[in-house]
Amino acid sequence: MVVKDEEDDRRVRRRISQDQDDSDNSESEEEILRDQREREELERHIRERDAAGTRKLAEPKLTRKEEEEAIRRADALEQDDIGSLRKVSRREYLKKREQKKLEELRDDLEDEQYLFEGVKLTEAEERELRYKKEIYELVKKRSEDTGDMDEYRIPDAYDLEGGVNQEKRFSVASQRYRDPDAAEKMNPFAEQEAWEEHQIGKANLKFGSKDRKSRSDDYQFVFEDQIEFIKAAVMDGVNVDQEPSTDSIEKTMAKSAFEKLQEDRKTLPMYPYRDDLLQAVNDHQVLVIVGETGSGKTTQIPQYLHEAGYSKRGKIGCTQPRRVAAMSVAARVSQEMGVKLGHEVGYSIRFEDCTSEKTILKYMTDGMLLREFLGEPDLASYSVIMVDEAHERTLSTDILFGLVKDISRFRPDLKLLISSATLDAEKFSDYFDCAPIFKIPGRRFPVEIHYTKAPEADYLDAAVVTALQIHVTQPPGDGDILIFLTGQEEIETAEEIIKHRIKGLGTKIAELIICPIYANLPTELQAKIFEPTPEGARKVVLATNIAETSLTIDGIKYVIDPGFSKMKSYNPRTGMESLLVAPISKASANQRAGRSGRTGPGKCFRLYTAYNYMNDLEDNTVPEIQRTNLANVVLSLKSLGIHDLLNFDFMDPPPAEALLKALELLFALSALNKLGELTKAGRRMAEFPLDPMLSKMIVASDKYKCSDEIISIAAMLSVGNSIFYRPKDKQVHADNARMNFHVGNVGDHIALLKVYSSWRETNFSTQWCYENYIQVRSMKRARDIRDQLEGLLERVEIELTSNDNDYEAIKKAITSGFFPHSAKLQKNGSYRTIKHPQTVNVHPSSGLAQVLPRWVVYHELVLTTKEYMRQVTELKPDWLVEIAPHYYQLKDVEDSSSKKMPRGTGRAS
DNA sequence: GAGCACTGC
Repeated sequence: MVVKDEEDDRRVRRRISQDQDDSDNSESEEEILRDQREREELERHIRERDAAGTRKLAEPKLTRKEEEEAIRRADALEQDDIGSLRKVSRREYLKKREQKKLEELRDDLEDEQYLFEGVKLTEAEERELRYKKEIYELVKKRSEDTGDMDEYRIPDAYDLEGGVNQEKRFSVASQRYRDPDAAEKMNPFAEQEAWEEHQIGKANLKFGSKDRKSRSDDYQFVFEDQIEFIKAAVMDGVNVDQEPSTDSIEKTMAKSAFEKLQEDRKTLPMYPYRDDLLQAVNDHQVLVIVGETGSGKTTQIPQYLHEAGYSKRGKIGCTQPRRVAAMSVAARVSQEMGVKLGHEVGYSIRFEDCTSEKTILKYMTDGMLLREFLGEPDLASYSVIMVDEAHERTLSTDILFGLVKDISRFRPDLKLLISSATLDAEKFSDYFDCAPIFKIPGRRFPVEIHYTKAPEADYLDAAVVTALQIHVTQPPGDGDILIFLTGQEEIETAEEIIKHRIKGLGTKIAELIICPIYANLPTELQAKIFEPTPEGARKVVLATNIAETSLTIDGIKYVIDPGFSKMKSYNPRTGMESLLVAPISKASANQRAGRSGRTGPGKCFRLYTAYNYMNDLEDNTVPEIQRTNLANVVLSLKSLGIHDLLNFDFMDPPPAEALLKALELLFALSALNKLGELTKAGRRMAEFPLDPMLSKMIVASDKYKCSDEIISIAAMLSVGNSIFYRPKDKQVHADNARMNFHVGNVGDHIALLKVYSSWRETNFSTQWCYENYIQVRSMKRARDIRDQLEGLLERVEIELTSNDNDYEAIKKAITSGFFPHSAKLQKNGSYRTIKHPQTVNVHPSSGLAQVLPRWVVYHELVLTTKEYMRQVTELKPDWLVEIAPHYYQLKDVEDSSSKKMPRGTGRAS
């Protein structure tokens, strides 16, 4: 057992049962059977859980009285539910669901009635329509009946009872921000009506402002195919005139910077609700906070709680999904509080812990809090945890939900705030045992939404045409354009098309600056988008999803949204991840639209119809936890002492198959024993912030005396696929540079090691990276990760040993982690995976793509045009039996044909 | 001979 700290370890063990002996590579048939029994047991659990789930739903947790009170409140609040408390009962939730169902039916029906209007129907069609009408009437009647049971309707009196400052509330309510979702709830047919209106030609709004018509006429010949849009909705702005007024500037000039900051705090939309919020936190352990961007919730709420004395009992922690957010918010709050960053207010992110003994307000990334759980399973040093941006549903937030919900049961003094930006809050509330919802208004400018009249077949071309339409018809300098595209390739193509088209226009139009932006773009080229637009010119930003949440660009007035993005999905059966272009969700479409209304009123052009938006887009993006490989999640949870994963309280449980696949893998890596308990090796692996296979590779490197090389490889692999830079115009050079590292067909893993060591030899030279078409940013990241891993080696008592010429030892260590990823060459040049047979190919970017060894081990599978193995290294088949005798039998690795395979031939044509 | 959205530990 590795003991890093006796005291610490005992505490961890309170919730973690005694380790069992390592299963130690000796799986017999009996164990396989047991494994199978275990799996059957797990499957039975799922069935039982599902059954239990429905039972649970049928029994409301509230008493009758509480429920009535809740419904009464909810009704009263429908008038105005901002800044007040709302208890959502399960029953109300179900009622809403029914209402929604009813609306769907009505939609459907109206749709058909409209489509068939004036058309002679066949008998069958008529019958169908009649049938649908009957169903609709039935459901409607049922819902009305139950509605009558709720006899309470006390709309006005409640506010007075609540003792809320009416004047304050009214002023905000009168100009409150109406979320698109909210607007939809109020009038679920708004979009549909717009669509219908357009169909009958009532609202035929051509793009372009009327007063500039003559000007746009001049250029009309340029575009053969103009795209017509209809204006269908407006996302209202709110509080836009609440900016600090100019008359106070003189006053504030005289004050110190600190006092000015205090003044600013009071102008935030959040401020009027300070006392209500504190009261609510006092009364309830868990609170769901709904606040739009710009309300100041992230910076203010932790300060309010500190001022109210919660920090006396322990730290106030606030999690963010992104590193920069955690840093910048902490910096802002430390200014507002007039303390030095890192003292009372600090942040904690990977590679950077800017906190001290004194820290009471701690901002951190959600993954960091997850790591803290490992050392402090009850979060004893915290009095408040605020999970911010919960609606983003990152993998880490989803796991945090389960964990904080769990500890809140035996730590009644721990306050929990879940903050989200959407009206999806009811789901959060429902999950946290009907926690009250607290709403705070935001501050945003209105955004006009335009839809196309008809679906666009070629959205890339449509996006370019729209952008040029905007550019020539609107005065330059009134705002920049942002186009959302799916990836690097598409962005490059769009750039070419735009350049080509504006070339034909010469000097007739104002200058158009094209700014591509995606995560893999070298930093120095990224900086271009933040430069202010010169006078008389206009920027058009071509961005991936990165512009949706991760970075904000000032001055954007027009957003063009084709409605697609790339999404990762995971197939638990084959263990294959793929990146597919898929339609975005409504939530994401609204997020994109909102990007145009940050500095002034904006416009959003959606390259799909209102009808598409309504009927074809999902409400929310599928949470990451349901479409990813869970091996790492399972290992973390196991090391937190959570054994019963299938019954773990996930907000949206991942597919059971994915959990089983993860358990299976961890068992194969001997991180778990046959009882599903964490082994010593598993405990060590959990210390590393890496995929379990990489962790296993490191743990195994101890045996092969090459931990120094292995952590370099692990670091390089975990920065991902952004190491080699390959611009479109210099592909040949880039490829040549890359092949230099593959001399001797050493395989991709060793090539990565060579890249890292060469860079280290040049004393981490940036120049060297440019010469070799390598991304400096990725290399620096690899260095950071490597440093962290080196520190962790000590913690799990693995000696740092170097063995840099013994490639066989290094390859064996790699195989120890990646033996489940082995494949054998077929006659036709493709490969077949050994354990779960499946046809795969060497990725053409691999150094071994021309060589094709008979046996390989690969880092990952990706599905693009074919199933490709990325990062491939040659392997000797007997290693598999030597290293993983519990996984491979001799018969698996025996050559079925004794004939020599021709090398380098027969690649798939 | 092919293309890799975005985070995070």
